Amino acid sequence: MATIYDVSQLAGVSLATVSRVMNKNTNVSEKTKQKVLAAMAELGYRPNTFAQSLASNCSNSVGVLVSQLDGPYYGPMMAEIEAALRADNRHVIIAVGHSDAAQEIDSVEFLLSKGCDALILDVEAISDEYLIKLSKSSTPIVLINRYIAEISDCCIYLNNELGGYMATRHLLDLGHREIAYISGPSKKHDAIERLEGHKRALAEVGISYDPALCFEGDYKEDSGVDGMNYLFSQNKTFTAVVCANDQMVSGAISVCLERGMKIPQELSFVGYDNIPFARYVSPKLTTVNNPIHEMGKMAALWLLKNLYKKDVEVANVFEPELVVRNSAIRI
Amino acid sequence: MATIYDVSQLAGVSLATVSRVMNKNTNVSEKTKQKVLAAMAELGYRPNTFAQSLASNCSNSVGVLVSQLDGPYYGPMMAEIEAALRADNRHVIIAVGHSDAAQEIDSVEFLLSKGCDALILDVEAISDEYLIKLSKSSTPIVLINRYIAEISDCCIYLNNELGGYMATRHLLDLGHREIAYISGPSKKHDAIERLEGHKRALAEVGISYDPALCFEGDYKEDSGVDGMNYLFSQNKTFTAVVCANDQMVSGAISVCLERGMKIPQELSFVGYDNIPFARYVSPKLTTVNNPIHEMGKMAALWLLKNLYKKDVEVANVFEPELVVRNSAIRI
DNA sequence: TATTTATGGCGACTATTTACGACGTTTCTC
DNA sequence: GAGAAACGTCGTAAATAGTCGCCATAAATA
Repeated sequence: MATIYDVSQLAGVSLATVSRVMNKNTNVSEKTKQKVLAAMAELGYRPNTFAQSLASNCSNSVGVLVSQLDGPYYGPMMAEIEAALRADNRHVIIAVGHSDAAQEIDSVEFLLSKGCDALILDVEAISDEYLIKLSKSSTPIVLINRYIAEISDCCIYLNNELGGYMATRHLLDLGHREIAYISGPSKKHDAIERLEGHKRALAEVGISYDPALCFEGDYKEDSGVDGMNYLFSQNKTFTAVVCANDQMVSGAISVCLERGMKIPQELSFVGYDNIPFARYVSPKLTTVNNPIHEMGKMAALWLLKNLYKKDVEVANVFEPELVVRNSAIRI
Repeated sequence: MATIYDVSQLAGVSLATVSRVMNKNTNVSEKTKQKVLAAMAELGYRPNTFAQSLASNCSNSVGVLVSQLDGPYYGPMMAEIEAALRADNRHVIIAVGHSDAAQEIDSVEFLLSKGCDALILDVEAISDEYLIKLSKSSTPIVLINRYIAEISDCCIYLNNELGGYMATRHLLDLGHREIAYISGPSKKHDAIERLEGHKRALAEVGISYDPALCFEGDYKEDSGVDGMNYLFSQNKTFTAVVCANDQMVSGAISVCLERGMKIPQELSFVGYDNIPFARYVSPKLTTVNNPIHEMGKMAALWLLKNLYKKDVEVANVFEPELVVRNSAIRI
């Protein structure tokens, strides 16, 4: 493999000049530049990334830590992050935290040890303190789906409370008054916030929140199944169910269909996230849009702006939007 | 940050000895080893990845190129690759090819320029010739979902023809004789092979393949919708539809349900891939299992064995399996 | 002539790997 | 029992391929 030395020899210039051409920062005459470029082309020269990183202490890589890679949720986010960073010739290194504090910390250390310039984190179990401390170290971090007041500048998040409110409000507007809720895990921030929104909507019309009509799931399809079975076992009446994500709706609806119920005629459902499949299941899901791909893109842009000094606009907080389809009807 | 030099000073040994302790390959006396380890701990020493890569010409990184990151298909694969490589302290760099030859080649070059030790490729548009040439270069590659005879050793693939055969055979066994087919794009290898299997199954029972009952989709939900509308417009009778993947089944079924049809009573469906959602849509899909996560894992193990010299077992070819659920019934 | 611009040259620097060789101890052979 | 070979252990120094900054110098411009 040709080195920068070979290029300088062939072009008849010094090492410094070759470096100047590559990093296009200082003045080089057009003629010299062309000579160097020609030499590079002739030799098929590629700068050695390892040496560049060593000398500049910059790897042009960003570590992305997510809870999981399978499932419908993180793919779109990763896609946007990859695209935005790739367009600026940076690469992304992935790691998985499995929503477990020890594994998440381990993953952060792993990414750091690999020399990432920055980290994009979608973590659930790591404590605020750890993240605050981490953000003060030399490696910048961006948090997706999480708000920590002390480091709010590097947080990209959705107004989950509002989303939870919108879901329930929609059902109330359709005349529903007995509304069950299948929640996400109570240790996850977004699950708590969505439930808060649900409660606020109920309170707004003077309905008191009934814990017996609430089941705590884990965001997976199976817990939608469990939740539905639990709700039916309560011997309480309800005309609608809000689920804290679309996957649990899908599990919940499958239980109803197996019992021969007609959806949405006998029971209305509202989901959350608007995952791609929400449009193709039957009935098509009424759900709250979670602009996860936009947040991924924004996290990448944040780094481009703050770390790599590109001139781009960034936003921190995103608003949910209700997507009305066919799974919830007027009572 | 402490360097290897600091460690050697504190431990009172040479640089080489510290390096030997880290790489535990050559003989170091237990006493010396302990001294070095103690010095490392005291200094909180972390080897500099960039310098390691420069000196050893090995980055411990593997580039993974897939067609897309969103969608239900690649997540499980990436998850397995990440887990297997991570367990051996290697990291994965991702890139997206968008099923386009120019972009795929660009992505390969990109990953190569980033100093990957090896590449895992799930590419559709790149030519066999390019891949054969690439495999002869110094960077090893592994191909997922593709078979090229000349470099069969580094191909990890599914017997797609057999899967296509199984899908149609299942319907034939249930008594169906008029079977429509919604295919994947005719330029994709797996789509062609699956269709071949379909034809073989038909031929086996003496049914001639009718092109009018076949629609070419693009593997996305919407083309399942288009395919179904096309089939209904043909004024031909059919009692079952095979789709070349589950996403198209989902689109196709949604058309039928909107027309008020009962599925599977009026029309049977068989899909392909067994994506997670296949279990939760209604009716639950009868489909052909595509062990994509196992293939991902195998690709990683292949590298562990052939590149990083770990002692593991690898398999190249995977067999599909029919998963019988509720979307296809006896006629 | 003074000032700016372009370029060369040199060396410091980055943190590690690795080939080679040195040194001392053990073991084997005659 | 002595000399030689083998071996384990460890250090030295070269190599890795760039970046970066300083200074000197030459050419172009004002």
